[in-house]
Amino acid sequence: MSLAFGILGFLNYGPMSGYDLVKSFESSLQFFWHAQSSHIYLELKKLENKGYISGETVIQSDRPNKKVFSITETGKRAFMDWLAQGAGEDATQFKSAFLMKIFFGGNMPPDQSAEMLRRFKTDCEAYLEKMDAAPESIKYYGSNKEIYQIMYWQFTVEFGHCFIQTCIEWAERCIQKLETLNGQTEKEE
Amino acid sequence: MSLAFGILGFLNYGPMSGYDLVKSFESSLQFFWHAQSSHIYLELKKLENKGYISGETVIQSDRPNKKVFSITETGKRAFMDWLAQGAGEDATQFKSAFLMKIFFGGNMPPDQSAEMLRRFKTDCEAYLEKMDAAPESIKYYGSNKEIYQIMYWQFTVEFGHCFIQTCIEWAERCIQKLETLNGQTEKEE
DNA sequence: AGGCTCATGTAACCGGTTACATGATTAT
DNA sequence: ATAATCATGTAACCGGTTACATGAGCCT
Repeated sequence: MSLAFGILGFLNYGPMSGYDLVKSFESSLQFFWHAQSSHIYLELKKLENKGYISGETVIQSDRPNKKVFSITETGKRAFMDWLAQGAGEDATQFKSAFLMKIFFGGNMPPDQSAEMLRRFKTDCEAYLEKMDAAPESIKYYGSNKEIYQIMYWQFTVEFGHCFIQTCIEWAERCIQKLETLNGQTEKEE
Repeated sequence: MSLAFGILGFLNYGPMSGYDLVKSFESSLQFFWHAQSSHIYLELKKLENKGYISGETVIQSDRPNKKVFSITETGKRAFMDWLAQGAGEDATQFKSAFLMKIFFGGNMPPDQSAEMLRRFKTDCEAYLEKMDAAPESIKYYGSNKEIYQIMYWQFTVEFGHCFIQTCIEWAERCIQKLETLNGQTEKEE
């Protein structure tokens, strides 16, 4: 459902092709809403059928032809309604198969779970670096946008930052606890 | 996919009925893997067909009859394999429709997005309180488990705590920025 | 009689993923 | 030639949600 509104949100800034949308998702929304290109094209068709967007084929000589979509009045209303609904209860809950593995961590040897946490930590650090490259794309998109528009993008970037930072610190604490525990059992043996 | 392993994980502690599993999910895993009872029963049937678990009907006089499931050797191996695979790349990424709304926050009036963030904050606070009630259930489950088993549960509880705390602090900063911005534009008018 | 907990499902749907398929144009 | 970017899709599948349905036994 949300992908549809993500698309509407981008098209609300201006007309775009499916390819443009794929790129837009990759460079920004991707951090908290990863979208497959196939899914985007599928959703575009659905949105067009609903009358939320309208597509127009643009013939290009230097590149393959493309279909540029624009948001309709109906689409705008649907998007605004979605925004006005506010954050549901689902905002606080998040799913994580990783945490489920940690939850059942007692079933594997401590060094195995510690290794998992170490890998998680390095993944987080890599993710942080990847995210720090994002401000560039935000600048690009933001060049001709209102300041307060950019502010919201920064909010989400900041969220990502804090979240990953929290993950790293938590992982460090867990690893340390596991290591001290491991040291103790080694002494006992 | 993960629900199946969640069930296997619980059954690895000991035999349980579908109803028991529903309750187990509700009191612990629910924080990062919410499961519908209908889905659990569906998954139980699939797991039984796969030979990962085996069910036995238990006739009860004081209550309705139930079907108690036990994990099989094949099931244990599948569960252990899953654990051994470690945390995939997906561990770092998480989806949030809420953050998508924030991302498109520039399309609504600042007081509307501020309101959304305020609501998010109070939801987080309510969530924290709800989570602080969880240690009770963990104690119950943990009474006859190894200490290091309980430690992993605490890891996940701690993660939830940190995560929500980070959310609250982030929301506060966002709200403040929006409020000062609102104050400025009011002065300009 | 009415409400609660215990207990187990079915059916329809849908959002999203995976894998696959195609082809134009540009740059090297 | 061939790799890269631009560009757009289809088909099968699946994990999960929503809504609905049922019924036993206990407590008040």
